[in-house]
Amino acid sequence: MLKEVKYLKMPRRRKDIINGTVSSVGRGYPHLQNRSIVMKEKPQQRNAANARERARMRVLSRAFCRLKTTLPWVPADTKLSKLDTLRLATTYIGHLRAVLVEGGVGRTSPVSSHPVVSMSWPFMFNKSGNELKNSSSDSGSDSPRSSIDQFNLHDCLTEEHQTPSQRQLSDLHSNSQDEISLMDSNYQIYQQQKGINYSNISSGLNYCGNFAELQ
DNA sequence: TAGGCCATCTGGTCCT
DNA sequence: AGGACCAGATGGCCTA
Repeated sequence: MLKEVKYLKMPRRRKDIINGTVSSVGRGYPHLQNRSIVMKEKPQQRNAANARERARMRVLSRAFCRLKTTLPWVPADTKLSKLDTLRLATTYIGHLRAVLVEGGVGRTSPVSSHPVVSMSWPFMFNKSGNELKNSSSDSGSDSPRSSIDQFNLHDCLTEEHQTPSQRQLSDLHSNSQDEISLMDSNYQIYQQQKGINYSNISSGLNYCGNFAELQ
């Protein structure tokens, strides 16, 4: 999130309009380098189109941001690229589908349904600290750049990597609770630890109704 | 310093 | 005609 704020404040390339022409130097028009072009559009029209494009891309970025915060287990200030967000959302959907089709953890464990890959669902815990991590608590300097740096649930459920709260979750897991309930419980513990209130799995499933808000 | 990620600008294309 | 959408290109920032 901090990164996104920085980007908003970051100075971007400015338009070089000299005597009604546009310098193409430094922009994406190598075929127009070292010469000026006469604008087909009036500057006012071009500026308006640019503004619309910026607004459109902001909507797209907000949609990515909302998608990221909709994913349970992903703190809102986690640094995820757009590509990572799409990958996580995709694997999360696949995970939910597997849970629905196969009927919960009693018949399909996270281990079997989720091969240990760097960008798989669920993921949550940071490898370095072996504990639940919120990048807002580390001043943003040492937060993982992306989920690539993080464990998935399978990693978390192995004894050697467990914090007390994770062992508690492991107990829940061994009791063959429904997987969604397990993850909800895990997430509630995380919320209690951090004093925050992110959406849980169940509410995450409601994100479809939020697309209208993206505008 | 290289590579990744992002915002921005721009012209082309499609749609209303 | 005007707006939405898209892809290519570029520079800035950040991290390993």
